[in-house]
Amino acid sequence: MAVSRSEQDQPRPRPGRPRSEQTRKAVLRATGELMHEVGLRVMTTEEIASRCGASKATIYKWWPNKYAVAVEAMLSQMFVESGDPDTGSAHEDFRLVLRGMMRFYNSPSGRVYAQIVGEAQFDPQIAAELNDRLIGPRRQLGRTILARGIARGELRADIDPESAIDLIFGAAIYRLVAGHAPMGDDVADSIVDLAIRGLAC
Amino acid sequence: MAVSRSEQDQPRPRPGRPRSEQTRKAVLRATGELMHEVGLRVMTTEEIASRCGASKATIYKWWPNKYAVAVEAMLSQMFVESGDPDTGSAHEDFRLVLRGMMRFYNSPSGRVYAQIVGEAQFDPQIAAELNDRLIGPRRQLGRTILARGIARGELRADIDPESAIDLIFGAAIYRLVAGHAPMGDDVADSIVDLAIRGLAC
Amino acid sequence: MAVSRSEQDQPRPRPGRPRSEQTRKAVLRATGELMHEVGLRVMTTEEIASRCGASKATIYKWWPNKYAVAVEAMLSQMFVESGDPDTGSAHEDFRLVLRGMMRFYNSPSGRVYAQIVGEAQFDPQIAAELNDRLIGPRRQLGRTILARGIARGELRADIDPESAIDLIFGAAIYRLVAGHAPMGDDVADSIVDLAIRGLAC
Amino acid sequence: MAVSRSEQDQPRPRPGRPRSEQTRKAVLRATGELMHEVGLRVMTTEEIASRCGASKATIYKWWPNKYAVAVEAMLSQMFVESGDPDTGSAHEDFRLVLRGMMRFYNSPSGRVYAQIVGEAQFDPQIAAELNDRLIGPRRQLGRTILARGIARGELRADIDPESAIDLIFGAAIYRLVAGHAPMGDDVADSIVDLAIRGLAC
DNA sequence: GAATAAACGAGACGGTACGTCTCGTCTTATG
DNA sequence: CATAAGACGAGACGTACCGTCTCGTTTATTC
Repeated sequence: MAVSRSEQDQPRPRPGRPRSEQTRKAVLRATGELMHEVGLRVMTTEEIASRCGASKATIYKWWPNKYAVAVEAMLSQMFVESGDPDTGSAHEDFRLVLRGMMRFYNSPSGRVYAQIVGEAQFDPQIAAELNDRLIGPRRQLGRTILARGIARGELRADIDPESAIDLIFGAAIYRLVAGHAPMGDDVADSIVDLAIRGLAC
Repeated sequence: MAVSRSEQDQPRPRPGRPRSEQTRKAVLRATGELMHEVGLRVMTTEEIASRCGASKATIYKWWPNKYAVAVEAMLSQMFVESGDPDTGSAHEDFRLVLRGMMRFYNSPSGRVYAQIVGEAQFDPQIAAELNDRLIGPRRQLGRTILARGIARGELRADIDPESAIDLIFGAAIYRLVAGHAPMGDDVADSIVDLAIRGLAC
Repeated sequence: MAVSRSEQDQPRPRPGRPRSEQTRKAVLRATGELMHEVGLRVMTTEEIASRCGASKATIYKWWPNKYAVAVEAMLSQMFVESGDPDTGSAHEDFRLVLRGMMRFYNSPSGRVYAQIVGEAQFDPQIAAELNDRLIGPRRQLGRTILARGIARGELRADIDPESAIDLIFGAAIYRLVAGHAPMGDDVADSIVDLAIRGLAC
Repeated sequence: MAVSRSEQDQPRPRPGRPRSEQTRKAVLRATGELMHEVGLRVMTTEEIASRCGASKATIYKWWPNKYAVAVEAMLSQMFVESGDPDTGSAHEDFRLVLRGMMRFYNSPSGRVYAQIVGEAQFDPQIAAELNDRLIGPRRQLGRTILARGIARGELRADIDPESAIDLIFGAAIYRLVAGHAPMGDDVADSIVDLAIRGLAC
């Protein structure tokens, strides 16, 4: 049993030349650069390939299109992804998380992120990837903070968690995609203040 | 002054053949059909042209690209645009407005609307058009409802109106573009309940 | 009646922008150059396009592939195509015609011609084009010379014309495609001498 | 000397795993099938490999490309290669040989053979292989028949043998590559009749 | 009622990215 | 070592759509 498990952990090499990890990283690095420099739409698969020394065929072998590469490139850049602050106060936790989100949306990556969201409106596959790997984890963090707040008696127990999360995060996404108003720490605080008042006991 | 105004109202005919109103309507009708049938991206200017009997050159003469046509086509289909309910209660007003928004987002047009939002992430011109003609008016309605609520002493006077509107509408946009959860009257009610509690005196 | 005929002679222009004769010539000129410089296989549609300022799409609109362009380019270069010598002697006529053929096969164009023949082995469309426009006319000339020779009593009347033409022209094609031996005026003369002896009364 | 000859005849086994004769045959068999089924151009090295269980690398190790494999596959299928009839009459000999050639050209293998000739127009290496292994031996047979005919006083002694062979075989190649007319025993006879009359004393 | 001016349908065009394909080389582990 | 499996770089392929252009035609105003 232990053996078979260790074999799973360190998978027995399949026959044939293994996928080049070096190429994979080079593609993601080049994509990460390009998507910031020229934007997701103008960036071409050809330019990614020529910049990182890979061939188009290799890219198309491992990703369905440039947008999927971009999602992965974005993820590989967000490894320091704002974690759970867990300050002991849901209000404070949400304040910090929303500030982090808005700072990210305001950063150069924010524009790229918005373009991924934009592309997801046309391609269900991108939408799924976006949800699984970018939006889902963030919402999960929201649920955790909510649950702690409820457990501490800080927030009401009868609220719909999904609606509550939409309330807080929705405002940030709204400003991101509509761009009708700027984002900043003050805005984050103001929104969280309103929302927490609605959620508090 | 009076003369110039009358000239604007009934513009003095310039020499040459005037623009065909019939063609304009045919283009919008064909675009409205197509964008629902195949989506904004797959829809081509060529197909719009061939479907309505216009020529590509004519379309490009009056609109910068197919997305601009789509925005106008969408507007021309939303003539029954949910007006101001003005029930005497901000809570009730927002409830009805958010229900209307979510119903629209759930309708076939909702998908097209989301695609316009998606395209706006890439094209500032579309973004501007989107803001001016679709998002702006809706937010204006939000401000009106808010102001009435404050004047009636129903809502606090010190709240930031923009944040308040983001709080309510943001949740709907969030679900539209991320698609992480369905929209319905119950969801609308639940969100407005939370938000109003945060906004109320 | 006369009017309708003159209208046929000068065909009423079809609606839409007419095909650009300038572009057509530029494509053929560039193809003619390229196929001599690098050969038929190495020559790419992209290079033709970039060299003559046309777009690939335009080339593919009017020709099915680069080989079809090459056939037409070759034809447009052979306008001075060796005509009918009509010396009054079939022997002499064939001698001059075969010398002309072998000189052509020995020229730079000969290599390209051989490549067209080569490509025709893979593509029935090229084969058809080759037969209609390059091989057919040459054989027709052979039939004419034969007929005159028979009429003059110079050649036997009971010979199969097709076999007779194959006998004379086949030797040249054979050397062209197999390249087992050089071609020259002396070889042409030697072959025609043998063949005419076989065909003569 | 004797040692080196014996080394050639029964080569001293080099270290390492020897080349698999079984694999070599499997490659040739698969190529022979494929080139008839889909043609030389459409046939891919990959498909040869997958069909016979070899790997592409192995094929490329022993042959420069798929056309070289095809030449060898064709040769291995022509083991019954029409030999020298040696009937005692050059006329009869050529008649039988040309009939054999035309039958071969008419067979399914004829199309593949034509494609090898076609490919040889682009690749000097294929051309060399074609000449050495397919065309050369046939011409050698022609020279033998010619020499016997001359020795017997059947044919003139002053004829150029190469031209004489071109005369006879060229007609067949011409029909093969141009495809302007069918081939058959009657055609072979007719051509040999004409040629022999030209060659006879 | 001509002359002028602009809109229009048709469709050719240059540009350019797309995603696919095949080639011939390479990098593994296995026999 | 030779081999199978298969990843890889290179680069042409033919397609598709974009937005512009060039025609001849139509429909209005202006002289």
